[in-house]
Amino acid sequence: MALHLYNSLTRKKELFEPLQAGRVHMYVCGPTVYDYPHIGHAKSYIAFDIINRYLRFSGYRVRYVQNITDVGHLLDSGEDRILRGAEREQVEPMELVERYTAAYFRAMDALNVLRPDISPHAAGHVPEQIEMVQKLLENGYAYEVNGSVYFNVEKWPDYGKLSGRRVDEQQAGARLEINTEKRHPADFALWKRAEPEHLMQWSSPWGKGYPGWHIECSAMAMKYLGESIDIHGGGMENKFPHHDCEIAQSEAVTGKPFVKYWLHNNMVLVDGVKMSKSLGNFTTISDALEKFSGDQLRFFILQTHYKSPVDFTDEAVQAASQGLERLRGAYRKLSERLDRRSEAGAEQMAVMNLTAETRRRFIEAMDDDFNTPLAIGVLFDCAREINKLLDAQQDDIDAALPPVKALFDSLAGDVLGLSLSGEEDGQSAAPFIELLIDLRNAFRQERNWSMADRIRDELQNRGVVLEDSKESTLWRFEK
RNA sequence: GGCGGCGUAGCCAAGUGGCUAAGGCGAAGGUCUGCAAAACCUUUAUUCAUCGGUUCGAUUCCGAUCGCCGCCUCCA
Repeated sequence: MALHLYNSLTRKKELFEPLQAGRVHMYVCGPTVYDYPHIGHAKSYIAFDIINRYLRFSGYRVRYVQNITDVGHLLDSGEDRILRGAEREQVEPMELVERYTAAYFRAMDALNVLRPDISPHAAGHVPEQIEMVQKLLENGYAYEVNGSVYFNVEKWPDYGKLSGRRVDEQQAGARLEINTEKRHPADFALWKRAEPEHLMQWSSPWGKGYPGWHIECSAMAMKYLGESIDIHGGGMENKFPHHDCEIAQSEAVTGKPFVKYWLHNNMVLVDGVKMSKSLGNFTTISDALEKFSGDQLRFFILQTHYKSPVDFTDEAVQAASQGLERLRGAYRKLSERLDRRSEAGAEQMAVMNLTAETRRRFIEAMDDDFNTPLAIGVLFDCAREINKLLDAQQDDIDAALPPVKALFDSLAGDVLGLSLSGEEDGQSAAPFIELLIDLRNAFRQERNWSMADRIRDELQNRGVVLEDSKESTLWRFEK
Protein backbone atom coordinates (compact mmCIF):
# COMPACT_ATOMS: atom_id res chain seq x y z
CA MET A 1 0.00 0.00 0.00
CA ALA A 2 1.36 3.37 -0.93
CA LEU A 3 0.80 6.57 1.01
CA HIS A 4 -2.83 7.55 1.42
CA LEU A 5 -4.01 10.70 3.13
CA TYR A 6 -7.32 12.18 4.16
CA ASN A 7 -8.10 15.18 1.98
CA SER A 8 -10.41 17.68 3.67
CA LEU A 9 -11.38 19.05 0.29
CA THR A 10 -12.88 15.78 -0.98
CA ARG A 11 -13.60 14.38 2.52
CA LYS A 12 -12.03 11.10 1.42
CA LYS A 13 -8.85 9.19 1.96
CA GLU A 14 -6.91 9.39 -1.28
CA LEU A 15 -3.77 7.92 -2.81
CA PHE A 16 -1.02 10.53 -2.60
CA GLU A 17 0.27 11.51 -6.01
CA PRO A 18 2.34 14.69 -6.08
CA LEU A 19 2.00 17.13 -8.96
CA GLN A 20 5.63 16.54 -9.91
CA ALA A 21 6.98 13.03 -9.52
CA GLY A 22 9.29 12.70 -6.54
CA ARG A 23 8.74 16.24 -5.23
CA VAL A 24 6.36 17.62 -2.65
CA HIS A 25 5.51 21.26 -2.14
CA MET A 26 3.89 21.77 1.24
CA TYR A 27 2.57 24.90 2.93
CA VAL A 28 1.37 25.09 6.52
CA CYS A 29 -0.23 28.06 8.26
CA GLY A 30 2.26 29.27 10.84
CA PRO A 31 1.77 31.16 14.09
CA THR A 32 0.84 34.76 14.65
CA VAL A 33 3.77 35.85 16.78
CA TYR A 34 2.19 38.06 19.42
CA ASP A 35 2.44 35.75 22.45
CA TYR A 36 4.10 32.55 23.68
CA PRO A 37 3.23 29.32 21.86
CA HIS A 38 1.08 26.81 23.77
CA ILE A 39 0.39 23.08 23.67
CA GLY A 40 -2.12 23.59 20.86
CA HIS A 41 0.67 24.90 18.66
CA ALA A 42 2.77 21.92 19.72
CA LYS A 43 0.17 19.43 18.46
CA SER A 44 -0.28 21.21 15.19
CA TYR A 45 3.36 21.66 14.29
CA ILE A 46 4.36 18.23 15.52
CA ALA A 47 1.68 16.78 13.24
CA PHE A 48 3.06 18.54 10.18
CA ASP A 49 6.62 17.82 11.29
CA ILE A 50 5.75 14.13 11.16
CA ILE A 51 4.24 14.55 7.71
CA ASN A 52 7.34 16.41 6.56
CA ARG A 53 9.64 13.77 8.05
CA TYR A 54 7.68 10.85 6.69
CA LEU A 55 7.53 12.28 3.18
CA ARG A 56 11.30 12.66 3.25
CA PHE A 57 11.71 9.17 4.70
CA SER A 58 9.57 7.91 1.82
CA GLY A 59 12.04 9.38 -0.64
CA TYR A 60 10.37 12.62 -1.68
CA ARG A 61 12.23 15.87 -2.13
CA VAL A 62 10.17 18.20 0.05
CA ARG A 63 9.99 21.94 0.18
CA TYR A 64 8.17 22.89 3.35
CA VAL A 65 7.05 26.50 3.76
CA GLN A 66 5.49 27.75 6.97
CA ASN A 67 4.75 31.43 7.34
CA ILE A 68 5.22 33.76 10.29
CA THR A 69 2.24 36.11 10.59
CA ASP A 70 3.42 39.49 11.79
CA VAL A 71 0.81 41.82 10.33
CA GLY A 72 -2.83 41.94 9.37
CA HIS A 73 -4.26 39.35 11.75
CA LEU A 74 -6.99 41.27 13.55
CA LEU A 75 -8.85 40.80 16.78
CA ASP A 76 -12.63 41.10 17.02
CA SER A 77 -12.13 44.69 18.10
CA GLY A 78 -10.44 45.38 14.77
CA GLU A 79 -7.07 45.87 16.41
CA ASP A 80 -4.07 44.18 14.89
CA ARG A 81 -2.80 41.43 17.20
CA ILE A 82 0.76 42.55 16.77
CA LEU A 83 -0.06 46.16 17.61
CA ARG A 84 -2.04 45.13 20.66
CA GLY A 85 0.91 43.04 21.85
CA ALA A 86 3.38 45.85 21.19
CA GLU A 87 1.25 48.19 23.26
CA ARG A 88 0.97 45.62 26.07
CA GLU A 89 4.72 45.18 26.24
CA GLN A 90 5.66 48.76 25.36
CA VAL A 91 7.88 47.79 22.46
CA GLU A 92 8.08 48.36 18.71
CA PRO A 93 5.81 46.01 16.73
CA MET A 94 8.79 44.42 15.02
CA GLU A 95 10.50 44.04 18.40
CA LEU A 96 7.49 42.07 19.58
CA VAL A 97 7.59 39.98 16.42
CA GLU A 98 11.27 39.22 16.96
CA ARG A 99 10.69 38.28 20.58
CA TYR A 100 7.89 35.81 19.88
CA THR A 101 9.38 34.44 16.70
CA ALA A 102 12.41 33.49 18.76
CA ALA A 103 10.18 32.01 21.47
CA TYR A 104 8.32 30.01 18.84
CA PHE A 105 11.44 28.46 17.34
CA ARG A 106 12.91 27.81 20.78
CA ALA A 107 9.78 25.85 21.69
CA MET A 108 9.77 23.96 18.39
CA ASP A 109 13.46 23.08 18.77
CA ALA A 110 12.78 21.73 22.26
CA LEU A 111 10.05 19.52 20.77
CA ASN A 112 12.48 18.38 18.07
CA VAL A 113 10.32 19.86 15.30
CA LEU A 114 12.46 20.29 12.19
CA ARG A 115 12.66 23.84 10.86
CA PRO A 116 10.66 24.49 7.71
CA ASP A 117 12.73 25.09 4.60
CA ILE A 118 11.38 28.64 4.37
CA SER A 119 9.72 30.66 7.15
CA PRO A 120 8.57 33.79 5.34
CA HIS A 121 7.23 36.80 7.21
CA ALA A 122 4.04 38.44 5.97
CA ALA A 123 5.41 41.92 6.57
CA GLY A 124 8.37 41.07 4.36
CA HIS A 125 6.07 40.18 1.46
CA VAL A 126 3.80 43.19 1.16
CA PRO A 127 4.70 43.90 -2.50
CA GLU A 128 3.73 40.35 -3.46
CA GLN A 129 0.43 40.76 -1.65
CA ILE A 130 -0.29 44.12 -3.28
CA GLU A 131 0.40 42.54 -6.65
CA MET A 132 -2.18 39.83 -5.99
CA VAL A 133 -4.77 42.37 -4.89
CA GLN A 134 -4.18 44.34 -8.06
CA LYS A 135 -4.75 41.26 -10.19
CA LEU A 136 -8.00 40.57 -8.35
CA LEU A 137 -9.16 44.15 -9.01
CA GLU A 138 -8.25 43.79 -12.69
CA ASN A 139 -10.10 40.47 -12.89
CA GLY A 140 -13.16 42.00 -11.33
CA TYR A 141 -13.16 39.70 -8.30
CA ALA A 142 -12.42 42.56 -5.94
CA TYR A 143 -13.53 46.14 -5.42
CA GLU A 144 -12.07 49.15 -3.66
CA VAL A 145 -13.93 51.31 -1.13
CA ASN A 146 -12.29 54.23 0.66
CA GLY A 147 -8.77 52.83 0.42
CA SER A 148 -9.75 49.27 1.41
CA VAL A 149 -10.12 46.39 -1.01
CA TYR A 150 -12.54 43.50 -0.55
CA PHE A 151 -12.97 40.17 -2.29
CA ASN A 152 -16.40 39.88 -3.86
CA VAL A 153 -17.67 36.45 -2.87
CA GLU A 154 -20.75 36.67 -5.08
CA LYS A 155 -18.46 36.64 -8.11
CA TRP A 156 -16.95 33.37 -6.98
CA PRO A 157 -19.66 30.69 -6.81
CA ASP A 158 -17.24 28.10 -5.40
CA TYR A 159 -16.61 30.17 -2.28
CA GLY A 160 -16.96 27.89 0.76
CA LYS A 161 -16.28 24.62 -1.07
CA LEU A 162 -13.72 23.46 1.49
CA SER A 163 -15.86 23.99 4.57
CA GLY A 164 -19.11 23.06 2.82
CA ARG A 165 -20.71 26.41 3.54
CA ARG A 166 -22.88 28.54 1.39
CA VAL A 167 -22.64 32.27 1.87
CA ASP A 168 -26.39 32.80 1.76
CA GLU A 169 -26.79 30.51 4.77
CA GLN A 170 -24.47 32.52 6.98
CA GLN A 171 -26.05 34.73 9.57
CA ALA A 172 -24.66 38.15 8.79
CA GLY A 173 -23.69 40.11 11.83
CA ALA A 174 -24.16 37.14 14.14
CA ARG A 175 -20.89 37.79 15.87
CA LEU A 176 -19.42 40.98 14.47
CA GLU A 177 -20.83 44.35 13.48
CA ILE A 178 -21.74 44.44 9.83
CA ASN A 179 -19.09 46.35 7.93
CA THR A 180 -21.01 48.86 5.81
CA GLU A 181 -18.20 49.13 3.27
CA LYS A 182 -18.76 45.58 2.10
CA ARG A 183 -21.19 44.79 -0.68
CA HIS A 184 -21.91 41.39 0.83
CA PRO A 185 -21.44 40.50 4.49
CA ALA A 186 -19.24 37.53 3.56
CA ASP A 187 -16.83 39.65 1.50
CA PHE A 188 -13.40 39.63 3.10
CA ALA A 189 -10.64 42.21 3.27
CA LEU A 190 -7.67 41.91 0.93
CA TRP A 191 -6.25 45.30 1.87
CA LYS A 192 -7.22 47.63 4.69
CA ARG A 193 -6.95 51.40 4.83
CA ALA A 194 -4.67 52.53 7.69
CA GLU A 195 -5.52 55.50 9.83
CA PRO A 196 -2.58 57.92 10.19
CA GLU A 197 -1.75 56.74 13.72
CA HIS A 198 -1.64 53.05 12.70
CA LEU A 199 1.94 51.90 13.30
CA MET A 200 2.29 49.33 10.54
CA GLN A 201 1.39 50.72 7.14
CA TRP A 202 2.62 50.55 3.61
CA SER A 203 2.07 52.63 0.47
CA SER A 204 -0.19 51.03 -2.07
CA PRO A 205 -2.16 52.03 -5.16
CA TRP A 206 -5.07 52.63 -2.76
CA GLY A 207 -3.18 54.80 -0.30
CA LYS A 208 -1.57 53.89 3.00
CA GLY A 209 -2.70 50.59 4.39
CA TYR A 210 -1.87 47.04 5.37
CA PRO A 211 -2.71 43.59 3.99
CA GLY A 212 -5.68 41.46 5.07
CA TRP A 213 -4.91 38.28 6.94
CA HIS A 214 -5.82 35.72 4.28
CA ILE A 215 -3.86 37.17 1.39
CA GLU A 216 -0.43 36.58 2.97
CA CYS A 217 -0.71 32.80 2.77
CA SER A 218 -1.75 32.82 -0.87
CA ALA A 219 0.97 35.26 -1.87
CA MET A 220 3.78 33.48 -0.03
CA ALA A 221 2.66 29.98 -0.92
CA MET A 222 2.58 30.86 -4.59
CA LYS A 223 5.85 32.74 -4.48
CA TYR A 224 7.81 29.82 -3.09
CA LEU A 225 5.77 26.80 -4.16
CA GLY A 226 4.06 27.75 -7.40
CA GLU A 227 0.48 28.40 -8.43
CA SER A 228 -0.64 24.88 -7.57
CA ILE A 229 0.78 23.17 -4.51
CA ASP A 230 0.59 19.60 -3.29
CA ILE A 231 -0.25 19.92 0.39
CA HIS A 232 -1.66 22.76 2.44
CA GLY A 233 -2.02 22.17 6.16
CA GLY A 234 -3.42 23.98 9.13
CA GLY A 235 -5.68 23.72 12.13
CA MET A 236 -9.30 22.67 11.67
CA GLU A 237 -10.53 25.96 13.02
CA ASN A 238 -8.98 27.70 10.04
CA LYS A 239 -10.94 25.77 7.42
CA PHE A 240 -13.45 28.56 7.43
CA PRO A 241 -12.98 31.32 6.67
CA HIS A 242 -9.21 31.41 6.31
CA HIS A 243 -8.64 28.48 3.96
CA ASP A 244 -11.78 29.05 1.93
CA CYS A 245 -10.62 32.63 1.41
CA GLU A 246 -7.18 31.42 0.36
CA ILE A 247 -8.73 29.12 -2.21
CA ALA A 248 -11.05 31.76 -3.61
CA GLN A 249 -8.48 34.53 -3.99
CA SER A 250 -5.74 32.23 -5.29
CA GLU A 251 -7.87 30.48 -7.87
CA ALA A 252 -9.45 33.76 -8.92
CA VAL A 253 -5.95 35.02 -9.76
CA THR A 254 -4.52 31.95 -11.49
CA GLY A 255 -7.54 30.06 -12.76
CA LYS A 256 -5.81 26.90 -11.54
CA PRO A 257 -6.50 24.64 -8.56
CA PHE A 258 -4.59 26.13 -5.64
CA VAL A 259 -4.09 23.02 -3.51
CA LYS A 260 -4.36 19.32 -4.29
CA TYR A 261 -4.53 17.95 -0.73
CA TRP A 262 -5.85 19.91 2.25
CA LEU A 263 -4.83 18.48 5.63
CA HIS A 264 -6.33 19.67 8.91
CA ASN A 265 -5.20 18.74 12.38
CA ASN A 266 -7.51 18.56 15.37
CA MET A 267 -7.41 20.47 18.63
CA VAL A 268 -5.91 20.11 22.06
CA LEU A 269 -8.62 20.07 24.69
CA VAL A 270 -8.60 20.95 28.36
CA ASP A 271 -11.38 19.25 30.29
CA GLY A 272 -13.16 18.58 27.03
CA VAL A 273 -13.03 22.09 25.57
CA LYS A 274 -10.57 23.59 23.16
CA MET A 275 -7.36 25.03 24.49
CA SER A 276 -7.21 28.59 23.21
CA LYS A 277 -5.83 32.00 23.80
CA SER A 278 -9.25 33.54 24.10
CA LEU A 279 -10.49 31.07 26.74
CA GLY A 280 -7.28 31.52 28.68
CA ASN A 281 -7.10 27.78 29.40
CA PHE A 282 -3.74 27.28 27.73
CA THR A 283 -0.42 25.91 28.97
CA THR A 284 2.57 27.41 27.23
CA ILE A 285 5.10 25.02 25.81
CA SER A 286 7.82 26.44 28.05
CA ASP A 287 5.64 25.87 31.13
CA ALA A 288 4.99 22.28 30.03
CA LEU A 289 8.72 21.79 29.54
CA GLU A 290 9.25 22.56 33.22
CA LYS A 291 7.42 19.33 34.03
CA PHE A 292 8.10 17.16 31.03
CA SER A 293 10.80 16.70 28.43
CA GLY A 294 10.23 17.61 24.81
CA ASP A 295 10.27 13.92 23.97
CA GLN A 296 7.60 13.14 26.53
CA LEU A 297 5.31 15.85 25.19
CA ARG A 298 5.97 14.78 21.64
CA PHE A 299 5.32 11.12 22.40
CA PHE A 300 2.10 12.01 24.21
CA ILE A 301 0.86 13.97 21.21
CA LEU A 302 1.83 11.25 18.73
CA GLN A 303 -0.14 8.63 20.65
CA THR A 304 -3.27 10.26 19.27
CA HIS A 305 -3.91 10.56 15.54
CA TYR A 306 -3.43 14.09 14.21
CA LYS A 307 -7.08 14.30 13.12
CA SER A 308 -8.39 13.44 16.60
CA PRO A 309 -8.60 15.83 19.52
CA VAL A 310 -6.50 15.13 22.59
CA ASP A 311 -7.22 16.12 26.18
CA PHE A 312 -4.15 17.60 27.82
CA THR A 313 -3.63 16.66 31.47
CA ASP A 314 -0.51 16.02 33.51
CA GLU A 315 -1.76 12.50 34.27
CA ALA A 316 -2.14 11.67 30.59
CA VAL A 317 1.33 12.96 29.72
CA GLN A 318 2.70 11.00 32.67
CA ALA A 319 1.06 7.79 31.47
CA ALA A 320 2.46 8.31 27.98
CA SER A 321 5.89 8.98 29.45
CA GLN A 322 5.82 5.60 31.17
CA GLY A 323 5.28 4.04 27.79
CA LEU A 324 8.12 6.00 26.27
CA GLU A 325 10.34 4.75 29.08
CA ARG A 326 9.48 1.23 28.01
CA LEU A 327 10.78 1.88 24.49
CA ARG A 328 13.84 3.56 25.95
CA GLY A 329 14.50 0.56 28.17
CA ALA A 330 14.61 -1.81 25.23
CA TYR A 331 16.79 0.58 23.27
CA ARG A 332 19.19 1.02 26.19
CA LYS A 333 19.61 -2.70 26.66
CA LEU A 334 20.17 -3.14 22.98
CA SER A 335 22.83 -0.43 22.90
CA GLU A 336 24.55 -1.84 25.95
CA ARG A 337 24.63 -5.31 24.45
CA LEU A 338 26.10 -3.94 21.23
CA ASP A 339 28.91 -2.25 23.15
CA ARG A 340 30.28 -5.59 24.25
CA ARG A 341 29.01 -8.03 21.68
CA SER A 342 31.08 -10.75 20.17
CA GLU A 343 31.43 -10.92 16.42
CA ALA A 344 30.83 -14.63 16.51
CA GLY A 345 27.57 -16.15 15.49
CA ALA A 346 25.41 -16.11 12.44
CA GLU A 347 22.58 -13.71 11.82
CA GLN A 348 19.52 -15.34 13.12
CA MET A 349 16.43 -15.63 11.06
CA ALA A 350 14.29 -14.68 14.02
CA VAL A 351 16.00 -11.32 14.37
CA MET A 352 16.04 -10.64 10.65
CA ASN A 353 12.36 -11.40 10.45
CA LEU A 354 11.67 -9.11 13.39
CA THR A 355 13.44 -6.24 11.67
CA ALA A 356 11.69 -6.77 8.37
CA GLU A 357 8.26 -7.22 9.94
CA THR A 358 8.61 -4.17 12.16
CA ARG A 359 9.65 -2.02 9.24
CA ARG A 360 6.85 -3.31 7.05
CA ARG A 361 4.13 -2.80 9.67
CA PHE A 362 5.44 0.63 10.62
CA ILE A 363 5.38 1.82 7.02
CA GLU A 364 1.94 0.34 6.52
CA ALA A 365 0.69 2.34 9.50
CA MET A 366 2.27 5.59 8.40
CA ASP A 367 1.12 5.12 4.81
CA ASP A 368 -2.43 5.11 6.15
CA ASP A 369 -2.80 8.85 6.72
CA PHE A 370 0.17 9.05 9.08
CA ASN A 371 -1.26 6.74 11.73
CA THR A 372 1.29 7.43 14.45
CA PRO A 373 -0.63 5.66 17.27
CA LEU A 374 -0.59 2.46 15.27
CA ALA A 375 3.06 2.96 14.25
CA ILE A 376 3.99 3.40 17.91
CA GLY A 377 2.13 0.18 18.68
CA VAL A 378 4.40 -1.55 16.17
CA LEU A 379 7.45 -0.20 18.01
CA PHE A 380 6.07 -1.52 21.29
CA ASP A 381 5.67 -4.97 19.78
CA CYS A 382 9.22 -4.81 18.51
CA ALA A 383 10.51 -3.66 21.90
CA ARG A 384 8.94 -6.69 23.55
CA GLU A 385 10.64 -9.01 21.07
CA ILE A 386 13.98 -7.27 21.62
CA ASN A 387 13.63 -7.68 25.38
CA LYS A 388 12.83 -11.34 24.98
CA LEU A 389 15.79 -11.94 22.70
CA LEU A 390 18.18 -10.15 25.01
CA ASP A 391 16.81 -11.92 28.07
CA ALA A 392 17.38 -15.26 26.37
CA GLN A 393 21.16 -14.76 26.60
CA GLN A 394 21.98 -16.28 23.24
CA ASP A 395 25.34 -15.21 21.86
CA ASP A 396 24.49 -16.09 18.33
CA ILE A 397 22.06 -13.22 17.89
CA ASP A 398 24.75 -10.58 18.30
CA ALA A 399 25.58 -10.24 14.65
CA ALA A 400 21.95 -9.55 13.89
CA LEU A 401 21.52 -6.75 16.41
CA PRO A 402 23.03 -3.72 14.62
CA PRO A 403 20.24 -3.68 12.01
CA VAL A 404 17.65 -3.72 14.79
CA LYS A 405 19.22 -0.69 16.43
CA ALA A 406 19.55 1.03 13.05
CA LEU A 407 15.86 0.39 12.48
CA PHE A 408 14.92 2.01 15.78
CA ASP A 409 17.14 4.98 14.99
CA SER A 410 15.42 5.35 11.66
CA LEU A 411 11.77 4.83 12.65
CA ALA A 412 11.65 6.27 16.14
CA GLY A 413 14.45 8.79 15.62
CA ASP A 414 14.24 10.08 12.06
CA VAL A 415 10.54 9.59 11.38
CA LEU A 416 8.89 10.14 14.77
CA GLY A 417 11.58 12.50 16.01
CA LEU A 418 12.02 10.75 19.34
CA SER A 419 15.33 10.43 21.09
CA LEU A 420 15.52 7.03 22.76
CA SER A 421 19.05 7.15 24.11
CA GLY A 422 18.24 9.89 26.62
CA GLU A 423 21.95 10.51 26.95
CA GLU A 424 22.07 14.23 26.38
CA ASP A 425 21.88 15.38 29.99
CA GLY A 426 24.09 14.95 32.99
CA GLN A 427 26.89 13.06 31.27
CA SER A 428 29.43 14.96 33.33
CA ALA A 429 28.15 13.02 36.35
CA ALA A 430 28.64 9.68 34.63
CA PRO A 431 32.18 8.88 35.87
CA PHE A 432 31.13 9.49 39.47
CA ILE A 433 27.97 7.46 39.16
CA GLU A 434 29.96 4.63 37.64
CA LEU A 435 32.47 4.85 40.46
CA LEU A 436 29.65 4.43 42.99
CA ILE A 437 28.30 1.51 41.02
CA ASP A 438 31.73 -0.16 41.15
CA LEU A 439 31.88 0.37 44.89
CA ARG A 440 28.41 -1.01 45.32
CA ASN A 441 29.23 -4.07 43.29
CA ALA A 442 32.26 -4.66 45.48
CA PHE A 443 29.94 -4.57 48.51
CA ARG A 444 27.63 -6.98 46.76
CA GLN A 445 30.53 -9.36 46.19
CA GLU A 446 31.07 -9.31 49.92
CA ARG A 447 27.36 -9.81 50.47
CA ASN A 448 27.31 -6.49 52.32
CA TRP A 449 23.72 -5.83 51.36
CA SER A 450 23.13 -2.91 53.70
CA MET A 451 25.94 -0.82 52.16
CA ALA A 452 24.97 -1.90 48.64
CA ASP A 453 21.36 -0.92 49.22
CA ARG A 454 22.37 2.34 50.82
CA ILE A 455 24.31 3.38 47.71
CA ARG A 456 21.41 2.36 45.50
CA ASP A 457 18.89 4.25 47.63
CA GLU A 458 21.00 7.38 47.84
CA LEU A 459 21.48 7.39 44.08
CA GLN A 460 17.74 6.86 43.65
CA ASN A 461 17.08 9.88 45.85
CA ARG A 462 19.21 11.89 43.44
CA GLY A 463 17.31 10.66 40.42
CA VAL A 464 19.59 7.84 39.32
CA VAL A 465 17.99 4.42 38.95
CA LEU A 466 20.12 1.27 38.95
CA GLU A 467 19.23 -1.96 37.22
CA ASP A 468 21.28 -5.06 37.96
CA SER A 469 21.61 -7.78 35.41
CA LYS A 470 23.76 -10.90 35.20
CA GLU A 471 26.68 -9.19 33.49
CA SER A 472 26.51 -5.62 34.57
CA THR A 473 24.65 -2.82 36.30
CA LEU A 474 22.87 -0.31 34.07
CA TRP A 475 21.90 3.14 35.26
CA ARG A 476 19.66 5.91 34.00
CA PHE A 477 18.29 9.24 35.05
CA GLU A 478 14.69 9.27 36.11
CA LYS A 479 12.78 12.45 35.20
C1' G B 1 -30.33 26.98 12.78
C1' G B 2 -26.15 25.46 9.05
C1' C B 3 -21.40 22.67 8.18
C1' G B 4 -17.82 19.02 10.05
C1' G B 5 -16.34 15.33 13.58
C1' C B 6 -16.56 12.05 17.81
C1' G B 7 -18.81 8.23 21.43
C1' U B 8 -14.28 1.09 21.74
C1' A B 9 -11.99 -2.03 28.84
C1' G B 10 -10.56 1.73 35.25
C1' C B 11 -7.81 5.55 31.96
C1' C B 12 -5.45 6.67 27.00
C1' A B 13 -5.96 4.71 22.11
C1' A B 14 -5.82 1.78 17.05
C1' G B 15 -8.92 -1.08 14.06
C1' U B 16 -12.03 -4.34 10.82
C1' G B 17 -18.44 -6.44 6.85
C1' G B 18 -17.16 -12.77 9.16
C1' C B 19 -10.69 -15.38 11.52
C1' U B 20 -7.97 -14.19 19.07
C1' A B 21 -11.47 -6.23 18.82
C1' A B 22 -3.83 -3.82 18.29
C1' G B 23 -0.82 -1.25 21.61
C1' G B 24 0.20 1.81 26.05
C1' C B 25 -0.85 3.33 31.25
C1' G B 26 -2.95 1.39 35.71
C1' A B 27 -4.27 -3.00 38.68
C1' A B 28 -3.75 -8.34 40.30
C1' G B 29 -0.90 -12.95 40.28
C1' G B 30 3.65 -15.43 38.76
C1' U B 31 9.05 -16.06 36.83
C1' C B 32 13.83 -13.83 37.46
C1' U B 33 16.67 -11.15 41.60
C1' G B 34 20.42 -11.24 47.97
C1' C B 35 16.33 -7.58 48.01
C1' A B 36 14.90 -4.25 44.35
C1' A B 37 14.50 -2.21 39.50
C1' A B 38 13.97 -3.58 34.61
C1' A B 39 12.31 -7.52 31.71
C1' C B 40 9.21 -11.72 30.61
C1' C B 41 4.51 -14.72 31.36
C1' U B 42 -0.79 -14.81 32.87
C1' U B 43 -5.36 -12.16 34.07
C1' U B 44 -8.10 -7.37 33.31
C1' A B 45 -14.06 -5.50 26.62
C1' U B 46 -18.79 -12.55 24.97
C1' U B 47 -18.25 -6.73 23.48
C1' C B 48 -17.45 -1.56 20.47
C1' A B 49 -23.38 5.12 23.32
C1' U B 50 -28.83 3.48 22.47
C1' C B 51 -32.61 1.73 19.16
C1' G B 52 -33.95 0.16 14.42
C1' G B 53 -32.66 -1.28 9.13
C1' U B 54 -29.57 -3.60 5.04
C1' U B 55 -26.96 -8.45 5.07
C1' C B 56 -26.24 -15.43 5.56
C1' G B 57 -23.37 -12.27 9.07
C1' A B 58 -22.23 -5.31 11.63
C1' U B 59 -18.51 -2.66 16.45
C1' U B 60 -17.53 -1.70 11.14
C1' C B 61 -22.62 0.24 6.02
C1' C B 62 -27.58 3.12 6.38
C1' G B 63 -31.31 5.77 9.44
C1' A B 64 -33.05 7.70 14.02
C1' U B 65 -32.21 8.99 19.14
C1' C B 66 -29.07 10.53 23.18
C1' G B 67 -24.40 12.73 24.72
C1' C B 68 -19.87 15.46 23.61
C1' C B 69 -16.56 18.62 20.62
C1' G B 70 -15.05 22.15 16.67
C1' C B 71 -16.41 25.95 13.02
C1' C B 72 -20.24 29.64 11.23
C1' U B 73 -15.55 35.75 9.56
C1' C B 74 -10.38 35.90 17.13
C1' C B 75 -7.36 31.10 17.66
C1' A B 76 -2.63 25.83 15.70
